[in-house]
Amino acid sequence: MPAPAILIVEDEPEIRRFLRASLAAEGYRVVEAAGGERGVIDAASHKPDMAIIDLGLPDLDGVEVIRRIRAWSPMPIVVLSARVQERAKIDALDAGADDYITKPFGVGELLARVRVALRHLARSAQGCAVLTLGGVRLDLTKRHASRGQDQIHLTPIEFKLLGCLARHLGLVVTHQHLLTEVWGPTHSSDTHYLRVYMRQLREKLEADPVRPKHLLTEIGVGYRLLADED
Amino acid sequence: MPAPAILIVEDEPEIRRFLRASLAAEGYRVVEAAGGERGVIDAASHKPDMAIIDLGLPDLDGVEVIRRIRAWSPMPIVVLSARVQERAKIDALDAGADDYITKPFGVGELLARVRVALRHLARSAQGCAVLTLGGVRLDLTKRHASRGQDQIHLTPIEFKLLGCLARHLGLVVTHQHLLTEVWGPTHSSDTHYLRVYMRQLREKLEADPVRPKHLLTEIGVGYRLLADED
DNA sequence: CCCTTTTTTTACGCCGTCTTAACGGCGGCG
DNA sequence: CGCCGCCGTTAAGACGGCGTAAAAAAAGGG
Repeated sequence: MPAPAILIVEDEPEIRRFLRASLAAEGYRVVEAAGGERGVIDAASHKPDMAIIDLGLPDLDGVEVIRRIRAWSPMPIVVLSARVQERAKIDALDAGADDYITKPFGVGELLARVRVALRHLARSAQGCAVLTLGGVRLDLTKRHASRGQDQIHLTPIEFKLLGCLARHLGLVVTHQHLLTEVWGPTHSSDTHYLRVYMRQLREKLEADPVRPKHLLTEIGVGYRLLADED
Repeated sequence: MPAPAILIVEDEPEIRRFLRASLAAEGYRVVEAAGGERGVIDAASHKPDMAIIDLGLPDLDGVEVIRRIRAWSPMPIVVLSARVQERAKIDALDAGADDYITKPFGVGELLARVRVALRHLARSAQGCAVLTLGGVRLDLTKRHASRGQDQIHLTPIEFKLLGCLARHLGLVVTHQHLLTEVWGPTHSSDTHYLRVYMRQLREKLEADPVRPKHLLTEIGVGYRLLADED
């Protein structure tokens, strides 16, 4: 799973840029659509992992956009809207939206609700979290790794590390981020833990542990996980 | 499926009655808990389909309630709160809540968000009742196990454990999940129970109990049940 | 009330995992 | 050239989780 792709359907350029910047800063890939018609098309063509949709669109009602996407896709949909009336919220949610945020909103809350949406996605699409590294098949949800028939045993910490890297596939994950995620904030500077475990993971996953092709070092910053291309 | 059961965790009796009435009017079954501790216990004992939790509880922080439930159950959790600060929302959502509604709220919106939560739930239900492990045939609904002609006797707790593992066939089930499901949330750290019963189950089900092929240990995490392939 | 089955409790030894420390290579920089 | 920071590599010891057995307590059934 590469970095999740999020579709933004929003007509006001200013808010669109703001959303794009906020999401991109978190490492998400972003697709933008300025109108409702465009949004439905982009949802179909780009196949994003989820969508953030403004209700107040000029060309096509937001609820209609939701219906058209829901007709063929169960992707998480978060609605943004200036309308605070209860009727609007109910209509949008019953049309198939998964969340409804009223403007003005905080970036932190938006990002938190995006994380919730992606969490739902991850659980409904079990097995979508399998990726291949060289000859190695890796299924994070099933906690299962194998090279052909032989299965590879990974310890709890090894799984946590791989999971953290896989959630930001292709992106650099800092030492501190990995350490706080796995060992807690108290060990956020014990980088030697990482050196030991990265070595072990390479031994188990890489064809040539000395010249890793998937578990890469970013000197002075952190590590990065690269999967095979299709 | 019968009418969905919803757990309400709310300390103020007035709001609690109001929620109960609103939900009951829609045909939902309702379970009430006046405090956080009580809420965690009722979540485990009544096994509701989802929970509505107030953050401002006197005895236990709402976020802590969420964490304890999330430790073993993926049930949808909707948070109600008077706190409008963004920090509170982010903390609750990241702790595992699926939605966050600020007071005062409209009944219509609450019900709409409940429908969203139940919609999510509906998409993650599965379970085949009869499965085979090696030479052993296992029927969870009939509570019946047999190896060829000889039938194998299993005790109530052994069935509960197997059922819990079978519902997540192929996936890891954590110690905590198994313990809260079978013994309740008060014994969520008595992992020695599991060791004893897994041993017994292996003795009864596995061809070679010392080298189990179906009832597998995930060290430091939990256990996993593997059925035969077709 | 007694016997059987089931559950809970306790104890112990083994083995995998984590932690910790030490050493060597590589590259940058003064 | 020598120092220093960062990383990889290895190995050994500490620690905790796990399996195993068996006895004590509780529950169930006649």
